[in-house]
Amino acid sequence: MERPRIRDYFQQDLSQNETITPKQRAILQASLDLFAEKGFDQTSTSDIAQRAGVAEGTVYRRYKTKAALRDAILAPIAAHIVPILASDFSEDELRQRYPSLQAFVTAIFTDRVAFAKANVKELKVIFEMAAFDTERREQILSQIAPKVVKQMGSVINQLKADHLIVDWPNDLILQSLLSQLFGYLAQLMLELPGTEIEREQAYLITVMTKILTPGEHDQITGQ
Amino acid sequence: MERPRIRDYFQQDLSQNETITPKQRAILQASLDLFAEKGFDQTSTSDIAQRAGVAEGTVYRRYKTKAALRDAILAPIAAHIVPILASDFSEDELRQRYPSLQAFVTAIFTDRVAFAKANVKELKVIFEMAAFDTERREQILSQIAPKVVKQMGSVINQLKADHLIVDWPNDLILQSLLSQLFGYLAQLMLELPGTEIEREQAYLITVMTKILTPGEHDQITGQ
DNA sequence: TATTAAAATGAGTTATCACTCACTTATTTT
DNA sequence: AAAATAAGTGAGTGATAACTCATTTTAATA
Repeated sequence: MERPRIRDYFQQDLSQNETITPKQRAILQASLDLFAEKGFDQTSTSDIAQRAGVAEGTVYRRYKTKAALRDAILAPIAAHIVPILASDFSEDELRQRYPSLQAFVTAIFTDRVAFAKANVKELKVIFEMAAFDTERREQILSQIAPKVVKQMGSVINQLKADHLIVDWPNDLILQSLLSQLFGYLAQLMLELPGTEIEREQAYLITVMTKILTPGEHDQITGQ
Repeated sequence: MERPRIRDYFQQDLSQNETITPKQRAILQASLDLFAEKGFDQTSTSDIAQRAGVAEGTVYRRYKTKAALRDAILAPIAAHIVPILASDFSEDELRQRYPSLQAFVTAIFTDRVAFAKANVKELKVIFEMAAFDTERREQILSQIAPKVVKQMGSVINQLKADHLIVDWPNDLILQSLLSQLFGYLAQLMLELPGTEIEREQAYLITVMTKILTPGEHDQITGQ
């Protein structure tokens, strides 16, 4: 069975959004670009109007506030990020699709990296919000985190049963995987100089596989 | 060895040029706290004055603009974070101090984590700036990155010569180490729920050691 | 204690920005 | 084509925030 490509989800969303006028789309695009370039607070609604080539009043036609405009941009991401992060793996499929640890890691991450690459700007806006909006951060996390832990947990447990993965607590495994993933994403978002993204990506899979491969020195140090 | 706090540095810095008054110190402290709590843009100068227990005019007595106030906080961070991140390891000490990979990882790591813990607020302010001020980000990076690459590189090369570390390009090794480090720091800064910091820390060293331990499957996949 | 200089004050100024609304232009319906 | 509805406009408004300055308070010095 073919899993739908992640990047397709999002493309759909922007275009299928009912009868959205060209000017309204221009406003969304300009907002996203500016929020990602300068940050939400540093972007004025007149900036947006100017970049989109519309009058300032037009910005407020569909979105009552500037915050509502930001949320309209984030909504499709929030809606899709959950199924993407916590893709549902049926127990049956596991053995067939992920006979080796490397196959598992590769499958998981090509998906997520593709999604991230297609939505770099949106992710920047999300991270900016998450950094200082404590309430919403906790709200979003409380929705996403349990699902990720549960879904990924079941895969990890399966691999553990087959002794294909290191025997560490699942939350610790997830943390190190996510650290590597976010480290890679940071490079994308910050456009750090001197990075060859393709090379990094291949490396990422190697490192993650290595982290997860069971071995002899896997006891956690410290008391 | 005790790691100093950045706060001490900037108080030092200030007391060098003339005596700093208690109120001016209160303003700096309040600014730092508020910038870390709410972000720079979301903090008004009247907020700062109120928190510091002074009149708003007093804020502008020493610092001509709000941006200058932020820079007065960032300057000592930028000035002192370099030698700390890129602590100089003398070639002689290397073999004695880091006879094993784990000794290296542990040393590097406890050092920097302790530093980070003592300066969480300052780090938050720096990261906010780094996120959207492209110019200054590149400026700071161009100063720090080469030093880190050079200093850490010499240690890594030493370990490579002794076959104590995996034979990957140094920049890729650093990337995975920094990813793990920053993943851990994110937990500190964002106060993510359900994390037992001590446990994470012990785990981190284990993971990093595992990543870096040379093995058989260390070829980087993909072309 | 008297004099002088620096520090602090807070009411006031200016500028910006999010947002509104009476009106015009475009599109759809009859 | 006329009427009705929706989309778009831009000058205008109130609020807020950065910043100023004439005056007062505190500290230093003679």
